[in-house]
Amino acid sequence: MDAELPHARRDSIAARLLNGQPVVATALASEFGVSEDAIRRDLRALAAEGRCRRVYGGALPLSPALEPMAARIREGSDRKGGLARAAATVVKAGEMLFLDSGSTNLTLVEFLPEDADLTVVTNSVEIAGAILRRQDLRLIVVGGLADPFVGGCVDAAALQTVARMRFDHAFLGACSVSAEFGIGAFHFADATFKRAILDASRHTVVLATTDKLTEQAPHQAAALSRVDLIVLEAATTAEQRSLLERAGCRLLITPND
Amino acid sequence: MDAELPHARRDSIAARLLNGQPVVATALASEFGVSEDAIRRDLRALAAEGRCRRVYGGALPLSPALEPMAARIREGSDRKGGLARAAATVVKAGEMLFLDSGSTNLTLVEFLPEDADLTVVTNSVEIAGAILRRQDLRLIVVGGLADPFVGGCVDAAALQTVARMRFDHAFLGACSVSAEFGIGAFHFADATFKRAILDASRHTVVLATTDKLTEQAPHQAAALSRVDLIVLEAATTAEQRSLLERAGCRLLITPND
DNA sequence: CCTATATGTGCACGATTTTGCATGTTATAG
DNA sequence: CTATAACATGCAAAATCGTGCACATATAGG
Repeated sequence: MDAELPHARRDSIAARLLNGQPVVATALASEFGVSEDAIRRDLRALAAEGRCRRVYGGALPLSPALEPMAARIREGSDRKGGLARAAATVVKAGEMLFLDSGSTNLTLVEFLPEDADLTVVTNSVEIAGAILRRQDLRLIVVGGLADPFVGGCVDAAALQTVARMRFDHAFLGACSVSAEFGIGAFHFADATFKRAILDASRHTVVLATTDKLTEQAPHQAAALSRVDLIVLEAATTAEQRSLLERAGCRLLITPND
Repeated sequence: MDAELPHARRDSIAARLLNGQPVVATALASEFGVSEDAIRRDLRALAAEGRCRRVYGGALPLSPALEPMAARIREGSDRKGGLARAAATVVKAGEMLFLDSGSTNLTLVEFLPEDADLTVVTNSVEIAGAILRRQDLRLIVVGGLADPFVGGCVDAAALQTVARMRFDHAFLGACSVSAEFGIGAFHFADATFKRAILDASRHTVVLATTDKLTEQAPHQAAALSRVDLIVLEAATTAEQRSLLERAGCRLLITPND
């Protein structure tokens, strides 16, 4: 890994951080064969670009990817409620739905119409629990080896299971959303699984909190053209919206309350 | 968890607190390999930021969501906790376990040995959630159509899945336990599923609170001879025990504390 | 060819953060 | 009330940081 180009070294460090790995300044210095000063300058630059969090001794990834699902559940469900309420309006009675893992989709459960004879399929353990608590929903659990970071099953077994299903609406969890990169995921297996969901569903909906639009995720799950509808908060800029629309997406803006 | 970075250590502690887990200063010190002074400084800093409540011996989360559960574990005074604590002793490092649905088995999750390289398979949504919260356990979810009464999957798909597995220990949930009728279940599909579990496991353990011995369930899952070990409370009578023993079961009596 | 500029690097210096230990104090259990 | 464990505080050592500066390299233009 002896890169002559300074820029390559910085990219390499950035890639690790994007993957959720913390980095130690001294270790990087010896690994790349440069002084700690050079590494420190890299880390400072990356932090200035908002690509990591500078801490004493090195740097930490700022994306919540490295914190397991359980820790992410409790935060910020207020704003997500608006998104979920708006997204739930696309659901019709008798449909078969898929809810991908993600805290936003967890919020969606309580806004699904009541007694509408819905069948809900999910690979998320947490979401399955929420659905089970609502006794008017039929629940199908997608099993497999559970990924603690994703909070559900995205392995080959799960992929095979959903490949034999056909959803009316799939609510995809997105770690990042952008016009160029499309729907991003923090983990490779998760991205692959999301593609399988896309293939298995007639309509795909993505709930995107505003922070998802600036987030950077290393793996592309799908291009935006594959997504039928993106639900956005009212706090998004007109530029952000037009970019997504030009990428071929219908938008649903949450009414401010 | 080699946290070279001081700030990463603080984040890790903060994540646990956010999860509702209380933390003990001395335990954290040995876990992270630093002196208690460093931990105390971390906890003081977190408390100053309003991210936890400082108490003698450690710190408590502000949100008391999971606190009652954690308190129960410490005291060990809960009846099911005693059963679970005793049952967990049969588990050895590296094993593959099955946890059947049931509130007693849910309690068992907290008592499984830590960092023992365990793989836990379950068909219960609730238990899967508890396992996922423990980051040292590998979780395999048995999927399928979830039965709202059972709280998990006991359909044909689930049955097929476990038929291709081999467990070192299966912890069977029992709706009733008796010498003549064996292990009883309230639902037909659940009883069928339990038999599949029996076929797939080398050792079968049943945790039976005393009320299960007088309960009557309509479906027989299996005869007692198929069960290797029954864990009982100390409050059982000598007659109850001898009846079960004569049916061919090894008994483990919870020590009273 | 020479020079100007930009970029990256390493080193030196003082400032900051973190740590472990010693001190005395306070809380909890019996 | 007493013993023990946990606590806060001060302090010195170590690690890390930020900044200024000198040097090297590359590119572009005169």
